[in-house]
Amino acid sequence: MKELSARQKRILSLIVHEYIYSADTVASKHLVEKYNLDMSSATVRNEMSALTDEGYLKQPHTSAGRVPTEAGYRYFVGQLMQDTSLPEAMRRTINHQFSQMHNDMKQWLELAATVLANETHAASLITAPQPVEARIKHIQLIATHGRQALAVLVMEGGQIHQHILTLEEPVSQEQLSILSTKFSQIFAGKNLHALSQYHGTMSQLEKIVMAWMEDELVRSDRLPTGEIYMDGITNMLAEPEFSDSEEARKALRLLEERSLLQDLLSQTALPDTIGGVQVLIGGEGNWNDLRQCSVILSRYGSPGIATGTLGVLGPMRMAYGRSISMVRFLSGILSDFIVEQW
Amino acid sequence: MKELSARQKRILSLIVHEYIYSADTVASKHLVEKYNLDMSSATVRNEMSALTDEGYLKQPHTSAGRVPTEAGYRYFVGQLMQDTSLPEAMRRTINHQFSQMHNDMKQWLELAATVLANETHAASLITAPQPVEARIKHIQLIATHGRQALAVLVMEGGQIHQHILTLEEPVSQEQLSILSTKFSQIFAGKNLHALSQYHGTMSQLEKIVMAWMEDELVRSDRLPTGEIYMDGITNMLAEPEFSDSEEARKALRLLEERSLLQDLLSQTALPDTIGGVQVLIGGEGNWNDLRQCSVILSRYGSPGIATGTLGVLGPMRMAYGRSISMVRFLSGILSDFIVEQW
DNA sequence: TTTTAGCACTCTCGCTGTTAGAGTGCTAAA
DNA sequence: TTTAGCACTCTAACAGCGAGAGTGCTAAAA
Repeated sequence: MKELSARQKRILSLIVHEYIYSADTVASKHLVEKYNLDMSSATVRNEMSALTDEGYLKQPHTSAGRVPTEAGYRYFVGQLMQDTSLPEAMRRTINHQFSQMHNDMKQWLELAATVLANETHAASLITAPQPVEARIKHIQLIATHGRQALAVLVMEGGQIHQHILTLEEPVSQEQLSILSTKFSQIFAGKNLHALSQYHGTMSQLEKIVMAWMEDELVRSDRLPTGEIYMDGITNMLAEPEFSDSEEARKALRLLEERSLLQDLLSQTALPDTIGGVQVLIGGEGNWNDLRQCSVILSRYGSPGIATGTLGVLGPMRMAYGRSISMVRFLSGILSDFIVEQW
Repeated sequence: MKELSARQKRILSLIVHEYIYSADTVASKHLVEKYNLDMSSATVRNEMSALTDEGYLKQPHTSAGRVPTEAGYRYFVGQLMQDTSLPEAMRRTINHQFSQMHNDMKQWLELAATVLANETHAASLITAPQPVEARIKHIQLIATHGRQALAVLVMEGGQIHQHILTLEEPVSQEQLSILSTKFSQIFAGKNLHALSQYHGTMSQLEKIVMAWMEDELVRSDRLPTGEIYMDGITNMLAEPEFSDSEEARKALRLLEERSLLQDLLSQTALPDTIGGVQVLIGGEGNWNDLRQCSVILSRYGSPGIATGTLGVLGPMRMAYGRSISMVRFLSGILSDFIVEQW
C-alpha cells in the first residue's frame, strides 16, 4: 500500500462523507458538481480507480458509483478525519440536561444513553461503573421484616452492594447493629482475600452474613457483571442497511446476549485508557455478526476508583466525526461525575 | 353477529392454529387434507365464506386462502381456545432454574424475562414490583466517603429506596446513627402525607435528609417509575410480519419509549387482578403502532404488598395458548417470591 | 506528463407481458 | 345439505425490453 496523494485523500474523504450522508453510491460527476471540484469527472474517475486498486473503495456493480470499503473507513477515521469538537451550544444544552438530574448514577447513565442514541442516531450502550478494587469500607445490617434483614456493604470507592438476607430467626435491630460494628471493624480496608482467611468461631447469623459478603465480592470481582444501559435500538432499524431484518437481527442479538457484549467490551476497551476513544469498524474480523457495523467505545471513570464503558453501535456508514466527539464528551461528563461522587 | 355453529367454530379454530403455525394463508383443501376432515373442501369453503361474512376471516386477495382477522383471533382466544396448562416437565425445569438463583429480586426478574422470551419466541417485558402503599418503616444513614452519605429508606413492605446524599460538611457515623434513630422513631408507620406535615426546627443535615425522603416518596407514589426488564427483542425480528423493518420499528419503539409502555401497562393491567391474564389483540384500537401485534399481560405480586406487571409482546399471529400459560405460570412464580420475601 | 472530452460499453432498475398455479365461488347434481 | 366440477381471478415468477446511470478507455489538449 503506497502513500496516497493529497488529491486522493481529498477524494476519498469526500466519498466517505457523501456516502455517509446519502447512503447511496457516489459517482464521479456527482462529486465534482456538488463540491465544485477544480477538476473534471474523468480525473476523479482515474483517482477513484486508483483508490479501488488500493482497496479503499469498491463498486457494488460494474456501472455503479463507488462505496467505501472497510479499509476505506478505517483510513478515513485514522488519517483523514479532522477531530471536530462538539459545538459549544450543544455542549451547553447537554450539560444543562445533566445538571437538572438528581445526583443519581443510574439516572445519569440513563440520560447519557438517551442523549448518545439521539445525537448519533445509532444504538448506545453504557456499562455501569465497576469499582477497580473491591475493598470493604463499612458493613451495615438493617432489620426489615420478620426474618429478613437488609445487608449493605459499602466499598472503599463508595460502591454499594446490598441484599436481603433471610435469617434463621428474627433478630432485633440492636443485635444487628452490634454485629455491623464488629464486622466493620474487622474487615475495614480488607478485600476478598482477607475475608476468606477469617476463620473464628461464628454464630449462625455471622455465618450467613459472611457467606453473603464473600459471594458478593466474588461476583463483583469477576469484572463485568454490572448493569448495561441501552437506548436507540430502533435507530438501527431506520438505517437502510438494516431494512433487511435479518441483518438487523444479527447486530441486535449482540445487544441482547450479555456474554457477547461483555466479550466485545472487555476485549477492546482497555481499563487504563480513560477518555481515549476506540473505533471498531466492521467487527474487525472478530465479530461476524458485526460485519456491517461499527462500534465506537470509550472507557470512562477514574482509574483509581471505578470505570465503565460507553459506546455506540451503528452501521458502518456512520457519522464517525460526530459520534466520536459525542462519545468523548459524554465519557468526560460521566468521568467527572464519578470523581465528584466518590 | 350470530352464534357460530359447532362446525364453524372447529374450522375457525383450525385456521387460526394453522396460520399461527405456518404464517401462510390457509386454503380449504389444505385444511381437509392435513386434518382428515370428514367433509369436502367445498363445504369448508362455504363455511369459510360464512366466517368471512361474520368478520372472523379475511383473504389477502381474491384467490388466496383465508387468514384470521383481529376479531377472529379475539373469538379464538375468548371462546375456542382450551386452556392448556404447561406440561409438568417444563414446570419442573423452569422451577429448577429459579431455585438455583440467589434470593435476589433483580436476578429473578431477569431470569423470568429470559425464560418468557425464549419459550414464547416473542419479546418479554416485566416491570419491577412497586409497593402498594408507601409507608416508612425505618431510616438508616451510612457514612461513605467525605461529604457523601448513603441514605436507606426501608418501607413497610420491605421495599428499599437508597440514595447518596451530598452533605454540607463531613459528618461522623455516630452523628448519622443518632439522626437515623431519631427519624426512624418519628416517621415509622407514616407515609408521604405525614412527612410533609412535619415542621420542627431542623438542622441543615436534617433538612437534606427530609428533602430526599419526600422526593423519594413522591416519585415512588407516581406509580410506575420502576425498572423494566426485557428480553427477546430480536425474536420479533425473526417473525415474517416484521421482515419489513418499518413494521418492526413501530412495535419496538414501544419498548424503548418508557412513557408509551407505561401507558400500555397502566391502562390495561389492573392492580387488583393478580394472576389473571389479559390479552390485547391488535392494539385494541388504541395503540396504532401495535396494529400488527398482540400483548399478553398479567399482574403479579401480592395485593397488600407490592405488584408488578409481566407480559409478552409478539405478532398477532402468536401462540396464544402457550404464551398465556407461560405468562400465568411465571406470574405465579414471581408472586410466590414476593410473598415469601416480604 | 497530466488532464480532459467524448464515446462505447455494462449493468441496474423499472416496466410490461406472459404463464403456471393456487384457490375460490358458483352451479348443478347427489 | 353436501359435494363434484369447472370457470374465474389473482399472484408470483420469469423473461424481455428500454432508459439511464456511471464507468473505462482512447485520443486529443494542456
